Amino acid sequence: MSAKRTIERKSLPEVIADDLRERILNGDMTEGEVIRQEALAEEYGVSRMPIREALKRLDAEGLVVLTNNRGASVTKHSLEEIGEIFDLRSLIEADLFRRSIPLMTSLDFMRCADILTEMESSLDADVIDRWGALNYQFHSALYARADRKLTNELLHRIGTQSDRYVRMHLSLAGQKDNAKQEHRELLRLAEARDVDRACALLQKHIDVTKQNLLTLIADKRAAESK
Amino acid sequence: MSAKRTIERKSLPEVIADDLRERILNGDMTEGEVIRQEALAEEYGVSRMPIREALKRLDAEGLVVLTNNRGASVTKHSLEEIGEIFDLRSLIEADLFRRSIPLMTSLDFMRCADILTEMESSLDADVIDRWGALNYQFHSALYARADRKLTNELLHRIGTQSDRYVRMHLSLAGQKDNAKQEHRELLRLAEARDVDRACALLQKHIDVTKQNLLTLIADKRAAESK
DNA sequence: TTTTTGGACTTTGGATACATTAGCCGGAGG
DNA sequence: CCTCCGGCTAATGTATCCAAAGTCCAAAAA
Repeated sequence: MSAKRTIERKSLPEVIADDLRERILNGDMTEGEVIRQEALAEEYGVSRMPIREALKRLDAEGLVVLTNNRGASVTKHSLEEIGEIFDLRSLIEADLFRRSIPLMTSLDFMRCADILTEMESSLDADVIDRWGALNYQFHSALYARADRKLTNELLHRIGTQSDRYVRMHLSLAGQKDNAKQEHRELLRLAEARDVDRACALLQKHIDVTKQNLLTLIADKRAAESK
Repeated sequence: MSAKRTIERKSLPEVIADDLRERILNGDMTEGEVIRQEALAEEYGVSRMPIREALKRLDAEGLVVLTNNRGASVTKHSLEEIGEIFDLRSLIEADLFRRSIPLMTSLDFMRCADILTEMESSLDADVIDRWGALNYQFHSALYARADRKLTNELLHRIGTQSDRYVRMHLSLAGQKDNAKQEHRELLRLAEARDVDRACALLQKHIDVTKQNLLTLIADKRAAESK
């Protein structure tokens, strides 16, 4: 056995939490929707206990909120809170980027470029799921050299939150080409070791996304409440 | 009933988690110590299930780590990770402070001053627990006007982590007088609306704490491994 | 004497059954 | 007719029990 062959090392609650997370991120479960443990238990063909554990996990991640004797519901963020999520991303990502840039090697830059290339092709093909994963990979690659385990975990959690809203409107956004150019420019600035400009652009990049999304979500919510 | 009188509104796992958290923060449970569910269950006089839930909570908070079929143990951070925790605090607190200062009112400043006064007296009396709580209150009061719910929650979680290490060495630190003066100065700069200097001082304040603690913890660990 | 394997014991994970609590609906009283 | 109290119901929270996984030790073989 050359490779590790880690066969199904995940526990039941973990698997269920992963599946539920995907369902929430994809929008299969809408904001504010109440979750009935029993229903889910039957759906997955397990008892309520793994479900509870899975929900607890998602609660810790902030994807569902878990009230005392009233069960769980999918979290619904206010517009202010959504804005906050993106501001946090901006703050943390810029910090990571700043620490990472001076330590990046030409190998890192190549890796980033490869991801970008693949992103662009998957963008043309309109494969959004793939694009999202690659986008995450690209940003991770940019911050890899900062070598900050805890900060990256934190960012991952916040990123999961923001993904919910990014995915909701990714198809509509129409800022794809814009993002493409910005990503290339980001990489170029990093390669030039222009830390300040690179971070500024990164923050602008996130802020623009935030503004676009906030408008879209505000419209959507206004329409929903008739 | 004029006041709220929320009697025992907490669920069992919540109470247990709170108690365990305190025990970990106080150092009653040492780093890396394995936790046996059954033992705790008997200790609290409940079944293992609420314990499991409590542990899961603490796992989400990062105070214990929960391996698949091997149970829980108190998390032990590397020196690098401890440094990271303080850097994160610095980053986030400065951001909150920056947003908060322009919005603070004279009432806020008075409230902060009151807390400081109480802190100083409890410091003289060497009541560390009280001092810790007040210290948290003071910082919270400084950031209150930023009105950032999610960010504050995040900071609270990170603060819980850093508290573990701050408490470990609070009695030894000997930088109490230093902290006292810095806190006053922090408040003065905020009142003068000198955002940049205030944030710079705040970051320096946190960074100094970090450096002191890292040295102390490094020494302690070196001594422990004989 | 050392290493490896098998089995017993310990500990956690999951299911079922029971207690508890909140939310709701109906009836009685003002 | 409205309000408030009380019981009913459905959902969560807790306990006990059983199964599975992991660890440790001892015995046997090299």
